[in-house]
Amino acid sequence: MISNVIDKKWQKFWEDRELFKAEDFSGKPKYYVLMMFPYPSGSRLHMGHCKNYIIGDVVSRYKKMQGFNVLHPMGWDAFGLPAENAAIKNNIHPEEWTYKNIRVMKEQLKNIGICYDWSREVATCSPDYYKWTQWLFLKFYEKGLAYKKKKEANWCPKCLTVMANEEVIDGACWRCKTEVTKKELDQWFYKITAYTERLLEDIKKLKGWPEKVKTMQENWIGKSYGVEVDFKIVGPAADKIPVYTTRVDTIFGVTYLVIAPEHPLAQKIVKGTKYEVPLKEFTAKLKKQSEISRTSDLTEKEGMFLGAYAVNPFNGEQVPIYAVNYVIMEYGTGAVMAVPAHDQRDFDFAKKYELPVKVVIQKEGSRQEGKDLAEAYVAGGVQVNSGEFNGKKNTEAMVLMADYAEKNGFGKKTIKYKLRDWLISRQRYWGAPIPVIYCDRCGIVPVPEKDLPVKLPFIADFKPTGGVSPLASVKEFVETDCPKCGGAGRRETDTMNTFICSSWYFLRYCDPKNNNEAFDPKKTGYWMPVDQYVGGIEHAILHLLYSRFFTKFLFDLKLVKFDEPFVNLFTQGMVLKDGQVMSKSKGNTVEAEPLIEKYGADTVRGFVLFAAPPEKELEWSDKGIEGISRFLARVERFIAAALPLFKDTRPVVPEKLPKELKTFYVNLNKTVKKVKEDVEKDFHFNTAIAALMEFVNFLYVFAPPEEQKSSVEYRSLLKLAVEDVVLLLAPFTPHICEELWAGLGYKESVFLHELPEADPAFIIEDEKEVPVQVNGKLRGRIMLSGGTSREEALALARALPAVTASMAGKKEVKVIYIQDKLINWVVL
RNA sequence: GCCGGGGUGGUGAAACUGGUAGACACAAGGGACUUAAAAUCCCUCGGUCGCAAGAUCAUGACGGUUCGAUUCCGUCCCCCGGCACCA
Repeated sequence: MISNVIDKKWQKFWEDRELFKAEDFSGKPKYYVLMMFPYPSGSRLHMGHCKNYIIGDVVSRYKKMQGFNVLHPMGWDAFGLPAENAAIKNNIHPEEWTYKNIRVMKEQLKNIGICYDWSREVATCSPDYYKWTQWLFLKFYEKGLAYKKKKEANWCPKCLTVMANEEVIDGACWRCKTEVTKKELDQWFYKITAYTERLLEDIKKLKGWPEKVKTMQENWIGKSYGVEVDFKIVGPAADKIPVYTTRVDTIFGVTYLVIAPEHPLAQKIVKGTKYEVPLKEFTAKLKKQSEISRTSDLTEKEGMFLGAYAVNPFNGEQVPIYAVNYVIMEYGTGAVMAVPAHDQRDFDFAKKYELPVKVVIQKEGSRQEGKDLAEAYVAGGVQVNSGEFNGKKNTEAMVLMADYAEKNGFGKKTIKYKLRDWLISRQRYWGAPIPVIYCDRCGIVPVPEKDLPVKLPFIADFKPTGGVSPLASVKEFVETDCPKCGGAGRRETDTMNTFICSSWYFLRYCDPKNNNEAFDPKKTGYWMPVDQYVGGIEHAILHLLYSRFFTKFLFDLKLVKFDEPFVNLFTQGMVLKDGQVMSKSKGNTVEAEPLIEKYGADTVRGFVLFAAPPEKELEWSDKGIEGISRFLARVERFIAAALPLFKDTRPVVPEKLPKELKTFYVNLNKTVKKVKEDVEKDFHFNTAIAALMEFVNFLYVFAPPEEQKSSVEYRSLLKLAVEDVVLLLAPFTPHICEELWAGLGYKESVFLHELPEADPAFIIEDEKEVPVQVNGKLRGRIMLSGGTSREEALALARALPAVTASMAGKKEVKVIYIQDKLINWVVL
């Protein structure tokens, strides 16, 4: 029965009945379960993909059986570079390529029996969809949250486009792993930094998110508290160099100042001096270095004296100014006070360039000199060499010194973040055009709403050139009228980062066909927020941060009533093969289809779920798939054999069951409870399935006393047990369970039936096996029934030969008696 | 370096708030059924000693707390993930 015939039969049944269609505004409680939608890459679905969708499918079916109105949609993150690259390679248009892939992937998803509401399918590359992506751009623009700026940006030489900071992983392109370089271009940005504090603060609201993801977002936002202090440059110009520090308590230990070589003040200081040319050379040299080597702490620290000094406002000391490779322009003020005694980087640099090391914080009770230090002392302690702050704890001094700087007008308390604005322009073809027109007279003019969508022209040559979007060469696209003055205008030719498209798709699912607005707030009000989001940890920052940003923006526009999109987040572990993530490019994929063909969809599903808890990474191996296959066959055989007994049964009355059958009933109840707990508490499908296996094993072994064999009580109980097994198993292995359910005489889908409830009155067994220990060592076990008193139990336990033996001649010190759990004698 | 997560049989893994370590499976070995095979069913299956009953050791290492520790505490080793010249 594991053939594809069963699979196809029920897949068609579900589709014909529209069984998994979500109903807007149904009276039932809603449940929105969402998978991160895939990029339709065209590769056959491999086990890595499948695990994700199977998890979501189990949740969705389970919730349906709990009586929820479930929304479980699917769509396609369909814009993006690979479409172009593959299209170029295979000489086929990206659009054709993408839609072809969508068809293939959809078919495969159906083949493993994933139950989506396909009527809500969206593809981000469809004009019906990206019209609203563009509309959202206009909203951002209206609110001043979309702006254009010339900036040196991360450039991937392979993808031939710029990218956001979030897309650079270890100095390389997150998609193709090519080392990222810099390129100065005029770019569009979304002002995510306007939401920094809320994005950080609201992490607290994300109770259902893994700590790990929250920490990653916190780190990415990178809030720090510090003080900005002005150091005056010695000389007639009277320029000030502002520095940012989180350790103002160490400021008396400043022995030099370091500044990014490209800092305008550095340039200014050396102008017309003998240092001008060397600085130019130094800057040029650093420019050639990649971002990785420049910002790696393994890189040797390098710098040059600029021939100038600055005054430490706290003590009036003059310190030399150095341009160094380890200070970057983008963070803080681009200049840093160097305290070699208490900062490892400064310490390394000072050693190399023989600069003084001045201790200002000492560990309590110790007396250290700068020359004694083998490394910087970064911990806390007591202030020394710090003027009026001497003797204070450094934590106290930090506060006092910040106040002191503010009072004297040379500093202010400052909060800094690492998060930067989101660069959204991409110089590629296959994306949503940025809906903007440039006019010589009116400047930047947004495309009026009524003219949306700005359709991506169908062009033959979409090869990237490098720095310019392929759209720039499409005359009919570029040349247009200015919507404001009617004069000649030029369209923006960059397209949007695909992460923009995926930052709101979960809203569109609530109202996918709406032609008048991005979504009806009443519908998003009903469905949102997403109750359970499932996806890979690789989006911990990227997609998840962007989606939160979008949601908060829409909240401010009063278009939605919630300011966090995802209540619960589950990050599933990846499927590895040979220690690496499965991917087509690595050539280490295990395709799902041959396995489905061989074992049937349910076995493949069951195996993936049984192999390990879903959050854990799974090193792929076929070993063990037989186990699930056998188990399902055992279930089928058992039911087939028991079926004749199910005639003329009646509802089970547990109170009236004879002793043996009561044990059976308790066992069933325990199984129901265990399975439901495992699924609901933490998605531990592996132990849920194990519990069902255990129960089925019990069913095979259990034999009632001869006189009960054909009793109506036994037959009714057996039927109840079998039905409960089918119901509990249904979310995991739906096809077989539908077949079995029909075999049991039901005309409707098993998913329209509610899950069994464990009867709390019949969870505890009458008899319990209790371990007996002497000095913590196991000496035997006794069977105790519910009513046994402590005295009786102890007497029984003491009578065990092994217990008597090990206590002989010893003195009893204490006895530990824990009801139903353990008996332990402490003897000397 | 810092912050997470982890280290349990030949393998994937279980073990609730400290209470019988290894559930459930896979693989392996033995047996039954069969002309044979497949399928199915039964038995064994962490190490050592023992014919056995049993004893004893065992959850990365070493200590500690406890009647009792995979679980709590300390020190250390290893693996995975994230962050990192961020001032």
